[in-house]
Amino acid sequence: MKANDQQLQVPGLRMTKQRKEVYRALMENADHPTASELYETMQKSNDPMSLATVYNCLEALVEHDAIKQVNVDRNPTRYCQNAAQHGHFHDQNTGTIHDINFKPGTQLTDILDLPEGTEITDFEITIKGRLP
Amino acid sequence: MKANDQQLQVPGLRMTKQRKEVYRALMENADHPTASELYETMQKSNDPMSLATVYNCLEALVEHDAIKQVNVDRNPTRYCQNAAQHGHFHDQNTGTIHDINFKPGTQLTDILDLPEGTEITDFEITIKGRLP
DNA sequence: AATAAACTTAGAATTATTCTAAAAAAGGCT
DNA sequence: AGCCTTTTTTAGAATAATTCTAAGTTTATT
Repeated sequence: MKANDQQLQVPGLRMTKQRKEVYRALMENADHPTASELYETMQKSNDPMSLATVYNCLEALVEHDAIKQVNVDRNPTRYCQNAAQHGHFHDQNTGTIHDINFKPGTQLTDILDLPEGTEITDFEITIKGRLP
Repeated sequence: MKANDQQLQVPGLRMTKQRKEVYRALMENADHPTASELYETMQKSNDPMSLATVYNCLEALVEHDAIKQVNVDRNPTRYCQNAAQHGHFHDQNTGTIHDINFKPGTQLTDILDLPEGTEITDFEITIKGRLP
């Protein structure tokens, strides 16, 4: 294992060469790339891989909670290096997507009227708007 | 205008026969149907319409804030008769989608850390989980 | 009624994603 | 190391929701 591969580990997931490459590429690209954009990045690297593999790797990483998917409307799925709980802001001026964090100590159930005891396994919050 | 068409009006939108039909069908179907499901419903009615028209009508209705779109992952877009601000709960036991209301007096910015003065034009909240 | 604008339509086109089946790689075992 | 099993990668085909196109129809306007 290479020295700087230590941060590229994901518990419970075998880190193949391709998965590491995809993971690293996403970690180096904060602007929520699509699978195709990551595929383009891979093509420019030393060992290009197929688009199917990019999809497979991303799926495995999402499945193991190492990264997140971002779906805005019907646009191609984007991928997010931030595995922590957060939402997304789609800036309609620039078309870019930013992470939005929760205010400290707050949670979804503070504002949403869910039945007592509901088990939340996942959520997605996307806000469209314009920054001041 | 037929007597019971009064509630099928949408400000600023010309209500053609097809748009009314689609709107009515959605109002009578609370479980967030897809465009294809609505198309199936239309086929069984007196005056069937094309799938393209179902899409066109839904788009016009969404555009005029009469209905809402619901996107869960990459699944086919579903449509929601509830035009008010709300979120969606995707029950992983049943596969069904329910509306979730905000707790009275609360709003997104209570929990999300958005820059002061951000203008929110739209949002989508989807929660996956299991009911107790 | 004539003209222009908006809407509907069938079918083709698009495209992100998934599937398939075969080859390659990785891990375990002796 | 060599053999066997499982997992992963791959190229290309297949899928399917949605959008587009261009022609026909309806509605509004003059």
